[in-house]
Amino acid sequence: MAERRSATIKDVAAAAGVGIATVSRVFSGTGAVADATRERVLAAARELDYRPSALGRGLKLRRSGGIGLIVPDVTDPFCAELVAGVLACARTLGGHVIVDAAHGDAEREAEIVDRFVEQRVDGIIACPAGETADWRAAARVCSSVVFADRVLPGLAEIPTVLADDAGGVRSLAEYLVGLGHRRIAFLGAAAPGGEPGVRERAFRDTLARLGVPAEEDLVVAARPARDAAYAAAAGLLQRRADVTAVVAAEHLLGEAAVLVARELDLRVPADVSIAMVDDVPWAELCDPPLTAVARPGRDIGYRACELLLREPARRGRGGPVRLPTELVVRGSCGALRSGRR
Amino acid sequence: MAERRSATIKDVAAAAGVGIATVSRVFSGTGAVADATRERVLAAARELDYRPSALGRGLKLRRSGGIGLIVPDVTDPFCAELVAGVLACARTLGGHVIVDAAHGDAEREAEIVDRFVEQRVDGIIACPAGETADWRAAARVCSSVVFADRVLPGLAEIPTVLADDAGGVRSLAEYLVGLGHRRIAFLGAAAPGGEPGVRERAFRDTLARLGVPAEEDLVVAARPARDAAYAAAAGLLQRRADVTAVVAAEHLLGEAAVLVARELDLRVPADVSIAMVDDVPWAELCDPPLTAVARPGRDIGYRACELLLREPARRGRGGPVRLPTELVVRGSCGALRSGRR
DNA sequence: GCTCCTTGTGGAAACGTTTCCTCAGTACCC
DNA sequence: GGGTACTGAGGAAACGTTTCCACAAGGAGC
Repeated sequence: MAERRSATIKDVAAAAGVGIATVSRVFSGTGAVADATRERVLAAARELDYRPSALGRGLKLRRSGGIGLIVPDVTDPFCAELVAGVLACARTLGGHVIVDAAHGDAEREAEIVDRFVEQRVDGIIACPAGETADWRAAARVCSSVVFADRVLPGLAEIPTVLADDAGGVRSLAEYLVGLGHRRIAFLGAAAPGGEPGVRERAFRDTLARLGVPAEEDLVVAARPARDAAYAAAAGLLQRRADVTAVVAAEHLLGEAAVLVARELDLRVPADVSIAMVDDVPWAELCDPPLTAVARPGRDIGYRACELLLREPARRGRGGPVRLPTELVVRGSCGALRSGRR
Repeated sequence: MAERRSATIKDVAAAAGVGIATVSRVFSGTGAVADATRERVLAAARELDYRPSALGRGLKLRRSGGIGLIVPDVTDPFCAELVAGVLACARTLGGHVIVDAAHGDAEREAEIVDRFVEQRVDGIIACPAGETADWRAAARVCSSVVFADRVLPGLAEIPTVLADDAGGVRSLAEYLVGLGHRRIAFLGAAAPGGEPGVRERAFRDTLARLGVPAEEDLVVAARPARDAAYAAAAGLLQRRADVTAVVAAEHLLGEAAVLVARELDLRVPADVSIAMVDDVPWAELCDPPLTAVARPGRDIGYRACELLLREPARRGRGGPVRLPTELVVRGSCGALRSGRR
């Protein structure tokens, strides 16, 4: 059979009795083609089961029509939302998405960027792990780059879409102080993830502004891993049995806080109030349901993709795009009754 | 500057004073090149910041070196695990992964498959939503197809990697019966997801085998959506206040069962035991922690990718690959004390 | 009836690789 | 010393598109 290799534009042209230029025009939608001719071409194409090759087109156009997406971990609920947002936007704009996970490893991230550049992606969206990758070169050479959810100190010129983490933590702190809490602990992330220290800084600032004395002892940092988070939470709650509320800077830390509280037989919120950043699905399933700050992962992804593909002009002007967070109050934080504990 | 467009193999050849064939050999690792020449080429390439174009290579080789992955929803924890598995395997094998979500829509899935074929992916991994897409053609024309987590009735010849769902449900049912439960409800999925009805069938079979009378009334099906799941669970638990245990066929249904039980002030497990398929993260955070059947999402993805890229010969022989599940016993199921409720 | 557009079409040159030949040079073996 | 084999290297032909250019046909305007 001639079906061995798939049909090319040449086969279609021959079958339809036209030139390949005409077939190309029919499929790429450019230029004028007489209706009768178009029909003939389409019929021939259908007959031969012709699929235009993105490789051929890509070579000629010097771009693949796809975008590269780098997240720390696709199984993280927030990242997954972000990916979903990118997919949704790419879909409406007709591009495909190559996804890879860097797992916080800047080295690995650099490799992924290299690969994307080789693939001649139209652009890269990344939650950057570090500055190992040559972001500037990537942005210059063959594609543009948009950062999502994280900034890199030295790369302010790269357009960025963020959640308003500071605002989220602020609302959390205000909420807890409003409930009467004074000894509020902060479980923060040690790694240079997020705007470096932005959540911790927002926490300290808010407390200071509200006249709550800061205790260095109540702010602890943990590597973003389950065991480290658990250790940090356990250490904190055992060392300072007098804390009445805990703010977790991300869901792993929130999880750790919940588990540790359970382990220590602390009732939530009677003995200790717990709240966290990132409104992951289990926050609602928890008992009591966990108060959390919802960060718009999907919107961040969508917006980043839009920025990349649709608005190359407006990119990066006026600093990072900052999307609002929302405090979702559930049952894990209670008013402080005096004399407890 | 000549830096306008990125350097090509020709530029490198000229700069190194060799032919393009030699440069190609250096970068593709094929053929013999004298060490001195290789060094010269690499130096020139570094100088020019040359990146081989995957488009050029792809065109020549007629394959892109990437694989396409279609999941129902990247934000679903199980799917996310599966994606992570595929990424991990693709990484070791040096391929990239184009991901898209079909959201259970066979039409949309067919579009995605079309796009993948245009991209000339080396293969497609899909959790198929339906038979709209021309899987056979996709498998034939330019790439191979592997199904993951789901089978399609009419397409037994497509290699498939599944979790042993039947075994999982069986162990769940046996466990509950072993605890003394007799009126066990089954919350199943109505959509044609999964091996059609395989979980429900396993449930019925196991009960029958253990001599527990089946009550038609206790087996309900819900569309895989939060509201439908909740409605089904609520309907069931209100209608039949005498059920002592609920098996949820997937995590959305488990979530619904937990929430409904909480709403109805049923204590878990004192009043009703709950267990589900899919050991999602919140199962452990729930109070009490939920007993669940862990399905190896990551392994399924990894294995599917391996099957696709590494073992084209062994593919599809001997029926679907079936990976074992594991019953994770936590605190949500209790022994039946006679005379309750 | 001539020019001047407009519309539809085809030829051919890229685009950046890989790879099949070909070929020069050198080493080796009788 | 002549043949043989081998190594290293280059030329050139694909691979499947897009698009520039040329060109033919036909209608409008003078």
